[in-house]
Amino acid sequence: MGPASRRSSPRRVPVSELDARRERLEQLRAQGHDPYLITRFDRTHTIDEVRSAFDALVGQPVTIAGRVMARRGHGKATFLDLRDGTSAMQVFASLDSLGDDGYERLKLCDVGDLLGVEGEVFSTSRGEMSVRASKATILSKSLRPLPEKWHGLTDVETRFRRRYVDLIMNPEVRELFVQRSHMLAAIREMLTAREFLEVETPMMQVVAGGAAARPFCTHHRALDIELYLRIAPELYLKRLVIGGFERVFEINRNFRNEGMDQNHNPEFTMLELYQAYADYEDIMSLTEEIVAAAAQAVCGGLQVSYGGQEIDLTPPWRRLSIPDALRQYAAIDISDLLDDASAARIADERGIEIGGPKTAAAVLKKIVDETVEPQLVAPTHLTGHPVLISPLAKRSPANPELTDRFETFICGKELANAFSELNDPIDQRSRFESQARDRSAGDEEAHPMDEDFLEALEYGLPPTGGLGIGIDRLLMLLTDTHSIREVILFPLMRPQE
RNA sequence: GGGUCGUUAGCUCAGCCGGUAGAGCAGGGGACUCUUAAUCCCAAGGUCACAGGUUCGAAUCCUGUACGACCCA
Repeated sequence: MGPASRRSSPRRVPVSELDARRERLEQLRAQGHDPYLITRFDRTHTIDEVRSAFDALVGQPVTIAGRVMARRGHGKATFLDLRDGTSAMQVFASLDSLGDDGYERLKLCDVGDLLGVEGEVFSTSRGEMSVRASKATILSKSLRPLPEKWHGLTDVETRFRRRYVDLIMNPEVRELFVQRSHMLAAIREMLTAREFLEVETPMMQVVAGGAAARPFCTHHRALDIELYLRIAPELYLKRLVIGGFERVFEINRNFRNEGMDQNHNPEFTMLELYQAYADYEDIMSLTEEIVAAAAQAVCGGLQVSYGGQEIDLTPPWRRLSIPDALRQYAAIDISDLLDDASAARIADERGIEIGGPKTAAAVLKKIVDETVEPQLVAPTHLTGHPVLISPLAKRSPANPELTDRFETFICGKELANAFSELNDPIDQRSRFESQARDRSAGDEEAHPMDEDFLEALEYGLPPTGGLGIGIDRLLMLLTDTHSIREVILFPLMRPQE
């Protein structure tokens, strides 16, 4: 490989440093110590185990392994900082402790290499917990240098594009994803304890329904059909309730072909659950308990701080109906927003711009979006959504223009969406037809007709309550994180070049 | 979609009113057996995101493009 071809490689590293590391790899190989031939390594302790039992282990031999994060050479002695998945520990290696060959070989160890160390636990004269290496084995070579030890990796773009480096260099990033896992485990445990069954439903769907969003399209060769990546699992989960699974949930990815910002990634994780014989008020309590369980797992309590605001998640949460909210925050009477003509008039009066056609549904959504939602800082269930904007929700017995639905807002962000499920197949058909009209009027997010789902409904869906919670946003709330990309391991990035 | 800002060594950053590229860390050579941002000496490392333009001369000024961040819709 000549200089010209190196220059054209996508990530340019000075020839000297790459070469230096490759050269040391070659030396290891020449000496019969090819790190890439090693298949396993027996540790006696994780580093955290050594640290927490330190006093008892002093003078005892241990074997640990991890990534070399720093190296301080002193001629015939060398200090290394070794970090494994649990913690970090100083390793002291000297000519005396390793012998001539061993110490020579350690000189081939670069910062970033994976190293296995056998030795006695001891404390340095300055009191640093350490292991005096009697044997050190390079378990894998790092051919690329790690970012600088003091400032680390801070460039946001590089952090997301090379998340592995981010995870190596930034322990708090690592901790965030540990918390994510703990949160999901707590939610699963809680739902399983309540007899919910975890299921998986299609990611690739012929009709992308269950939400108002544009889907991603793909094509199946063998069947020669267009398929959509799902925007929601809702309609399949309801089929399962029809099939007799009375409590089901799914935690999985949804895909929405929309813009990206601090609250939206094209793929995101959603919890959806359905409980037969329950209504939206039962689901409201369940929502509070799920969020409380998640908060316990992540924060150890129900008081969280988000962007400097103190939030109390202790149930029960405030309820607010959309008609009341419109009156209170926008001075609008809901009855003026229930037909297209008067809704369009109000939109014009107030200078509210709508992307698509000015349907009553679009205007109402926009006004609630802009004037009501940002006000909802303390946990609030917003109720009383009009049928117009809730094509899958059951009508309120008290007012058939409204639905038994709620959306939960915390810190002005939508966290949950739930309702008593519409199980009247005749009403569902007319709702789909109405949506289809919006669709042909240009609303690309309107719900598509789904004959297969209607047929399923005709077999009889029990009265059922359903819920969706955005998992990424929940984690953001609980960890005071303000970009969804921070809580997704590999957020979508535009490819370089 | 609109606006603002950013892009200089592997990483973190300087670079003034336009005069031809700097530091620290990492890497290379040397010294050093208790350091922990180890220290000391020496040498090396650059398509200044990309493409145009203005100019005797551009990292610097202008235009466009790419990528990213933030704000707005």
